[in-house]
Amino acid sequence: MLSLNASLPMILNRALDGVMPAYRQLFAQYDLTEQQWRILRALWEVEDLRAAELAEQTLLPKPSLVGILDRLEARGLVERRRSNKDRRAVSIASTAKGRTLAKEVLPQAQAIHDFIRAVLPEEDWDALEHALNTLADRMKATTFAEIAAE
Amino acid sequence: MLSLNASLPMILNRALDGVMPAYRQLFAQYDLTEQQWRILRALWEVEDLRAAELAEQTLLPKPSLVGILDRLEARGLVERRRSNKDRRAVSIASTAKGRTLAKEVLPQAQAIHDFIRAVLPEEDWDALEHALNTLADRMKATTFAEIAAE
DNA sequence: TATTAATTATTAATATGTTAATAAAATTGC
DNA sequence: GCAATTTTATTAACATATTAATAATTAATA
Repeated sequence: MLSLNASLPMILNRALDGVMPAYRQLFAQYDLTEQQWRILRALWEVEDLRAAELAEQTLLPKPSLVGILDRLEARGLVERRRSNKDRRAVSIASTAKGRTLAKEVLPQAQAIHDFIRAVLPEEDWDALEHALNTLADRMKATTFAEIAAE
Repeated sequence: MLSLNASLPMILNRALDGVMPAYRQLFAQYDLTEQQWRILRALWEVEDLRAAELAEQTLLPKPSLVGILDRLEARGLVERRRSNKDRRAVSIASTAKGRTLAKEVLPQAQAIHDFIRAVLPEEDWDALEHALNTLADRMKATTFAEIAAE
């Protein structure tokens, strides 16, 4: 029978547990959480994004986005503007201060990324990326009901 | 330059986002969260585990463990006992009720696992597992300071 | 066009993650 | 054998995740 630590979620979480501390130590130096960084990073070179787009690109749940943006806005790192064409929508943009911060953090995040990439040969990364992406795609189109019905 | 969605954390999180909903739908039918299930699963065929061991096997942070165990204990699914040899330590065991529940959920979790495994060929899984495990191992022995010093 | 349905962001309630601090018990070194 | 250190679990404070519900607005349709 399947053992707990061999399940895919556990394998993925173990990998994240291995990798994230390095990033967190970097972000902590700038009083940023991982999620806050994702948002700054996503707004790095785009004019602005609507909340739904931002949630999708950062993989952050929309309800979480609200509080995270509140805190970033309070620090003057991002700006929320009500859209005029669709007054339900909110567009989020980085401030100059936010871009300055991103500019400082980016190369260090890149350094961590490069370090990680060097741990495995290129072809391993290609295989891993391909496997995980196709997996995510297939699963997105699948529900538990379909699995149970097999 | 590195794009946000190509970073390893994002790739891993996307994969998790693809896979977890299927599991969550199953667990929700039994009023269990993912983390609560991990604990029941870990105690499925062991007599008991100390809190530190349980945290390690489930990948749950020790502070989170406290509340999760509180709720499981309140439902009569697990039991906390103070160790006599070391009165600091607490040993956690599944109750009969907990094992009955695990017995019912396990085959369905296994079905999801099997479904996922079928999405990719065996050799892809071997490669993926190998890559992620060695990566986690290497990173566990690495700190941000060492990376930044390069 | 008035009504209904769908969409967008938000709020609410509860559970968990992250980091630092603490209390109690056990170990260690002197 | 005692003071200092270490270990084990827990608490505290804050940030985020998950799911369901809601308010405001827009789109659809009869």
